[in-house]
Amino acid sequence: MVDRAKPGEQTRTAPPGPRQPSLADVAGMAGVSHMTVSRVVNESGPVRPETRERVLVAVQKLGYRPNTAARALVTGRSGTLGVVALESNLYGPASTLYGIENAAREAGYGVAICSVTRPGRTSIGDAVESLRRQAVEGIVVIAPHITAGRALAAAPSDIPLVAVGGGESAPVPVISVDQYDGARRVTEHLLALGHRTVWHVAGPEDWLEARDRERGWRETLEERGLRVPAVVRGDWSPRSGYEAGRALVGKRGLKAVFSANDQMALGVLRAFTEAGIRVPEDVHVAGFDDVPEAEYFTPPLTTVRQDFIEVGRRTFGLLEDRMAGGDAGARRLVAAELVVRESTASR
Amino acid sequence: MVDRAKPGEQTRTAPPGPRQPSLADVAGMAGVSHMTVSRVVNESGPVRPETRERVLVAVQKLGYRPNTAARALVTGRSGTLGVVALESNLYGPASTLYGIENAAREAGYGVAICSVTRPGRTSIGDAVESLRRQAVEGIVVIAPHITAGRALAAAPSDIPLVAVGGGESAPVPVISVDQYDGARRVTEHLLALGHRTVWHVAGPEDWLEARDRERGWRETLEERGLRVPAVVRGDWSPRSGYEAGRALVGKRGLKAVFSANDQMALGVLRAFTEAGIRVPEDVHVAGFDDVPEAEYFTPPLTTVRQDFIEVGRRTFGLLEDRMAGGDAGARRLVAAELVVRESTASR
DNA sequence: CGGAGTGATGTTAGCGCTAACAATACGTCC
DNA sequence: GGACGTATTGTTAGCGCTAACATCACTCCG
Repeated sequence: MVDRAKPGEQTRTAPPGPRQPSLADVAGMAGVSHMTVSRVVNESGPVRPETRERVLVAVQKLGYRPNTAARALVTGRSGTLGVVALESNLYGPASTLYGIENAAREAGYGVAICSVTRPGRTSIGDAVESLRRQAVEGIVVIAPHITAGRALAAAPSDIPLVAVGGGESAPVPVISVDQYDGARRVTEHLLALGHRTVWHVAGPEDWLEARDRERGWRETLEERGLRVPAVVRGDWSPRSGYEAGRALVGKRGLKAVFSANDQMALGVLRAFTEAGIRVPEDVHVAGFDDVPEAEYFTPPLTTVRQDFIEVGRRTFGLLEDRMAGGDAGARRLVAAELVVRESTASR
Repeated sequence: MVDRAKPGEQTRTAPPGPRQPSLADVAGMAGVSHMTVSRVVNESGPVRPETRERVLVAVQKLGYRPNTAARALVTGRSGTLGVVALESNLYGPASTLYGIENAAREAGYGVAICSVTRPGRTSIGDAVESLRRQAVEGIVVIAPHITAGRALAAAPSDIPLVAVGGGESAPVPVISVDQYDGARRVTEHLLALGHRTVWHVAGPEDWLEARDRERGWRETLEERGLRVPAVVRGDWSPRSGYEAGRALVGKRGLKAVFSANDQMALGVLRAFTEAGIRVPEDVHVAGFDDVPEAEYFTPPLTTVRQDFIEVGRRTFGLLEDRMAGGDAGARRLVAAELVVRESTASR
């Protein structure tokens, strides 16, 4: 579909007003040609110091601001990146967005966002299209959902695009925290406390991160020849964690629980408290994400910390590579860090 | 300062490649003039149905996408709004951002963001300037901080700008949730449970929302001629709430606590638990925000819900008004809703 | 001392699009 | 039947900027 030029819809009675000063205006005031001004402004090409000074004074006096549209038109570069963000307050995605924005701004790029309520092939496709209409030079898809991977398979190949948090199978370069390794570490930590096995409250099956975390947990158990209990599945929300917790209450040999995120762990803690199960005395519980609240849960939660600023930085770096024509190819993993707190205090 | 055209910094070896199709290309294929294509694409001006059809086929076949830079250059409108966001995972600001983005996208606008690590006069000024360089048509400042108000006083007047969550004193139109009223409702709710007074864990003094909430609490007590205990001040974080909770433990007549946000309430709950104070049996606790986790705290937290989607919608509406030259002027308040849960269950 | 550099500046030609006006073909109306 | 409105299409002129080339005035060196 093609843009219908919707904004404003002609409703606006354009106040003609004195338009923004242009290169020509500055040039006039400084008594030079517009090209000289352009050279000063862009630091491209030699300009005599005193000329430069005169130009800068005029720029200042007029409050000149380069017209990005004109510049973009002639250079073919908009200086803007697009980010497809999942509309959620989930700690990870939101933090990642800021990480990317920071890195981009430092490099002089602007960032346009387009949020997606529910991840899905079409919604992500629409978001990408919407960003393209804004003439972004490259796109980052924060795509922790499995359908995102499918959407990316159909992604246009004529614009640099990278994903963050996507699965390995994604047909585009991906940066993500090493979920698998993080899950292994928590599981190993719990096992090291002497338990026969670890129960798992998994995230939604269609989230790649949920899969990776589950796989890390499962394989750690399997390698040791331990029993792998059936997972209880939630949807990341505290509520679902609460329900999972209730489902776990009374399971035979319930000694250690690894929840795929901190919010669900909170629900689990709540369910256990209601059932009279004490943490860490009776059962050990660990989460994943290290949300700021985790340290203040009852009890403080053992979890896995992810460095989203680093993720953002690397994601931007990767996109920059691609925009420059390079192809870094491989999946890049950012290490996860185990944070041990009272919820897994040894007894 | 003037843009230095940083992006890419000439590093890129521009692959000349076949450039995007233009109006002229479509016109050529459809056998009409470029203006006719423009009319079809923008639905401006009459076009014979069969001509339109031919044009649309060509558009489709060529994958034509209007060049926004060219359009912006000639119309003087970029179709983009800017949002200055506080780089934090605080529930409110993050939710507001999505609310605005949604409303803007529905109206056909793109959204550029610029995050600010610490609110301050210069940082917000820089962010605004950075957005202006991206040629946004209007700016929303998510400015819950008091310095934001000051920064806005110095804001340029030649671009439509509105704030969300700012104080009444801000020199620009402001949309915000009625913090004052919300705080009154919680306080009244706590008093209705039969307490002589309510203690308050306040937010940072330099946050406008913290002030409004504190004022709502204070005036409710004063009006009833009740004792107004000294506030314990936190910084929104669970940690500070925890410390506030420890400071409250042992206060004489401690029966009801109103925390200025849910995260601090979590810390308070934690401190009380450690001190053997039971909630709600011994003390009633309420928060503010209704973060998704609040329902699963131990115990579930009574709090105040804010409709951020509505805030976003109204904020965008207000900005749209201003961009159209209208001036709605007055401060617009969005109502807050009391959500009663177990942490204030009557005994 | 003249031609080749080099530094500093100017001139020209678009980038792709829309606003404004021009041109043409029809009917309609008196 | 000719003036006139309306529907449809085309032509022209930039928007503000940068790339590419042109123009000078010097300096340098054989």
